[in-house]
Amino acid sequence: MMERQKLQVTVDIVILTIQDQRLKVLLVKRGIPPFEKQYALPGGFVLHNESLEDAALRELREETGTTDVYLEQLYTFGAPDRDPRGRVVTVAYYALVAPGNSPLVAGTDAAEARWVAMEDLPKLAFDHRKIVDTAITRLRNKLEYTTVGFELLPRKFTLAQLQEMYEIILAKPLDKRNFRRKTEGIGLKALDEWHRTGRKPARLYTFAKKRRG
Amino acid sequence: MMERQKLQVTVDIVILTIQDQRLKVLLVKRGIPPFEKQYALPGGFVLHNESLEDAALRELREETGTTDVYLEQLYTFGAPDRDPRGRVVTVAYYALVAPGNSPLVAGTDAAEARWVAMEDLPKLAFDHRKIVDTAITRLRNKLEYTTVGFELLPRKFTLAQLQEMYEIILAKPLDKRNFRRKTEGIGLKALDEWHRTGRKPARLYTFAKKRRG
DNA sequence: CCAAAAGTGTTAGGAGTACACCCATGG
DNA sequence: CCATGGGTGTACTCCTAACACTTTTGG
Repeated sequence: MMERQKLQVTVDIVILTIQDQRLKVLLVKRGIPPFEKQYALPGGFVLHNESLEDAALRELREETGTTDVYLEQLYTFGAPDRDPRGRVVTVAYYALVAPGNSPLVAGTDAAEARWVAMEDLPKLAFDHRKIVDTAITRLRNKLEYTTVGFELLPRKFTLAQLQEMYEIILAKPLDKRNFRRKTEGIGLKALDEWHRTGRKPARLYTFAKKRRG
Repeated sequence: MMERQKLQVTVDIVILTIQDQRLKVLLVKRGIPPFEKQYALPGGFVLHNESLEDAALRELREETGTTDVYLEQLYTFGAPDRDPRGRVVTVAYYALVAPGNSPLVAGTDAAEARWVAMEDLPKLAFDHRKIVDTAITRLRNKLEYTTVGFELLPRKFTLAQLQEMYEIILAKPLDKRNFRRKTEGIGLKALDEWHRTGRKPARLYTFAKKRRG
């Protein structure tokens, strides 16, 4: 009786990073049916004695080699027909990986993993497209009233990089002067270091608040 | 092997209403161990071929006799030790019930159900206190940038009732004139009906936007 | 000296906040 | 006529948004 009420529970993760001025998601190519050879989000079963977040972290380590990322539970998807093999409830998470922390492709897992730009998303397996969309919406909203955005930047960054990150995620241009004014008062520390690559060197900043790792 | 990865999945619901100028939660007294005779959130197993939301609606109907309420997924709690009987992952929802729609206590379910004011919450079973707190936080936030609040009011209401509802949930007094100014521009329809009970009659309003049912 | 990106202020409009009195009714 | 809750306006501050030129450097 109890047994009959058990369901398969997985964790799927929308792992996001910024690369080449694009917001990218980590996708894995499925080796087996259903949706063989289609791309899907990394994910896996929740084991009997690990928490949901631990399951997500385990997946994350398998795919990216690191757990030093921002990780947040997103939403739980449980339509009875979302997996053709049977009933699978998935707890979706999203993770933000800073450029330095994103070994381009995965380590131990056999499946082929790739960073794919949001605007080049292929058709995804299962309801994973909906999960990705939910993650983007959440990220955009959080960007407006939190400082999660810094999780997508290296520890030291220029104000131009910071603004670019916002513009990439929100998919709209921002006014440079207004943007800089708003950065005053969120705890940026100006460093005595300079990023020299364009013409005029740009000052480097760092963000004080807690950073895991 | 597959079987070993199955877990028990439940849905728990934080059903909220406003009664006697207090925000109240519907709690049920447990009849069996663990936590026998303690209060808990209404909840139950997700059946094999119903969606998570359907499971929540089913619980809701069992406890309140209606499904004409606002219902939103809250968060999924899955610590391995959250239920002493074994591994149970619960997908928490919260529901907002308008005064007219809240038959004071439940219908079919045998368990004793009660509306309990937030400030009188007893010690709850499992991690249900955390779930309730999560719901309140979510509700407070949503109140600021959405119109969910109207789900806690009868179809026709006075501006004083509207303000009172905000004050109860946010647990702080609001300025009457500023509050009324803000209500302009969210689509309130002034009716030609008057609530007469205090001294001067108060105008009744209604909120246009979609209301289930 | 020139191309390219860095850096910097002002103004106008809208939103939020603080604040106090008169009005209509039922008893 | 009075007690009770209903209803209303203004001034100040702060945030947002629009907008263009000068500075520094490497080549």
